[in-house]
Amino acid sequence: MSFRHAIETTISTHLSDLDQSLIELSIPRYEHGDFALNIAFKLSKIQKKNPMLIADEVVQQLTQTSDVLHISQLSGFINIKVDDNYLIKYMSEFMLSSPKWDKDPSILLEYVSANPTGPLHIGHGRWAVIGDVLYRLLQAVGGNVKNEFYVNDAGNQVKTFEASIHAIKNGQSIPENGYGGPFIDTVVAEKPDDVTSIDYVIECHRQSLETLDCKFDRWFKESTLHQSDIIQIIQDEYPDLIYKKDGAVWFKTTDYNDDKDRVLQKDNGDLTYFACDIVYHLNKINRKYDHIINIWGADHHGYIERIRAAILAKKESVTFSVILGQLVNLFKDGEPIKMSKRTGNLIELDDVIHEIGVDATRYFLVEKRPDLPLDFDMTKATMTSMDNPVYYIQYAHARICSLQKKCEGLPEGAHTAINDADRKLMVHVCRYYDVLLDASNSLEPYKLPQYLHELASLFHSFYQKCPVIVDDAITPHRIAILSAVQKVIQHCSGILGISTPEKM
RNA sequence: GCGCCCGUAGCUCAGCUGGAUAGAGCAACGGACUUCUAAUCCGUAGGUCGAACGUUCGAAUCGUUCCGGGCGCGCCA
Repeated sequence: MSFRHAIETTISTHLSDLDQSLIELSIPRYEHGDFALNIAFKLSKIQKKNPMLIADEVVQQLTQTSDVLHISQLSGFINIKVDDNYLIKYMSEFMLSSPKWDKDPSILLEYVSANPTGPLHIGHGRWAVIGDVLYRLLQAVGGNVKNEFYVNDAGNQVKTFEASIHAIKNGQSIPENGYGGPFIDTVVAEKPDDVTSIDYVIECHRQSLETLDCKFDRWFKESTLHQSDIIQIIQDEYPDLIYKKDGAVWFKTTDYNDDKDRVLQKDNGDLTYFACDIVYHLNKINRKYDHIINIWGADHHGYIERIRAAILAKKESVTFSVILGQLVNLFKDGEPIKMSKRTGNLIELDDVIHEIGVDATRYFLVEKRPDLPLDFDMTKATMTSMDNPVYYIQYAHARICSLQKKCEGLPEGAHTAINDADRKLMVHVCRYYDVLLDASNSLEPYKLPQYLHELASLFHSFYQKCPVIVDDAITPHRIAILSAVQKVIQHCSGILGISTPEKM
């Protein structure tokens, strides 16, 4: 059980006469306590009584928990400090447990899904890392989750791409709106004869992503959908929502909150992307996923409602979430790098990883909320390596390993008297599963680096103030703290995909 | 014009289902290595939370209207 949940349960049982939905713990500043309850304010509205008086009554009821919780009141706020013995006990039990989600949907995460007509760039890297961390996070809480890369290996862009390759190979000029640049030249030069250029690019994508430690359970090719008649499938699945107008075939998304209906098949017989995407998402539904999560660039946000319409029209119980990400602006030496896919003037994802390393690349790409544009300065990420948060975290881990080596053979245990730096660190360790569950529920992987950085910071402070090797009374306790912190750093770094060196 | 996202310290951002004195990191300034790794720590300074109204015991958080920035509004992919 997570720390917060454990405390909440204790409190609920002692306040069973009150509306349980009002019992919600918040985290106050450390001086006030480990948790706080603002139920007095909420009740005062209902009961029309002075919140201070209500708080007094609640505190009165909670005094029975005094062996576990220390309750106090400050101008209506009920502050809760967890007893040190309970902290120690929780921490040692926590060491043996795993976080567990209270739900078990079957989840499909789809992300990156770059067109196989060019190399991956830093923006793809952002989706890849956010998606991958989310994937690992959901697995860590026991979620039933798969991830998938959708390959657009059909359609006009692909034809143009192949025509461009063909032209370059034969020394002809690149067709209008075709593809050129160093990446294409490499494809022409290095592609073996027995693979298609599209498959070769897909393989390049796979390798770039594996360099970043991002693996996919499935690479879903759009071309496999075209083995069936797309329009026929949609016709069969949505007989009431499909109609013909002006020579085109339309889908009635306006029945589901969209602001206009959308075309499935143009009057020239070509299918739109939307038609293929409907069938792709039908495929996801047919594979019995309860929760479909897509990570898309912010420029696709207009697309959400129509896909949602198609999904809900088929199966209302499916949860459809889209994580919208703003693009990444790449900088070097403080100067923005302009990128154009067509001309091939492009810094590839591989270049970035090569220059700043997997750990730093992953950390910086997942650290911020995805709905904020990200300025990614390659020079800064390498030059300021001394102040790099990645090293800060890794250094904490290395320090622990070094201490553990020195403590080899010494007993590990717990004692009662602890000071503030000990305690702050322990409380933060205990909150780890709360953070995992919170980040899972909200699909917000960026909360992890935040937590981990804070943990490292508390550890470094602890390191300064709390010598481990002192005497028989204190040393075993601090060794126990070291193990707990180490476990959390390793576990959390594992989700972020960042290495934890033993020496630095 | 319409829709979505964003506006918090010099910079990059947390905090947003209403709660206590608005928090970090970087940059700046001042301290701490004969003592478990100074890739560290401790301290100082830094704010009309874009603006104005409104809702109420209480607003960075909710509502309305502006201002500023990003992105979309195809029978493109």
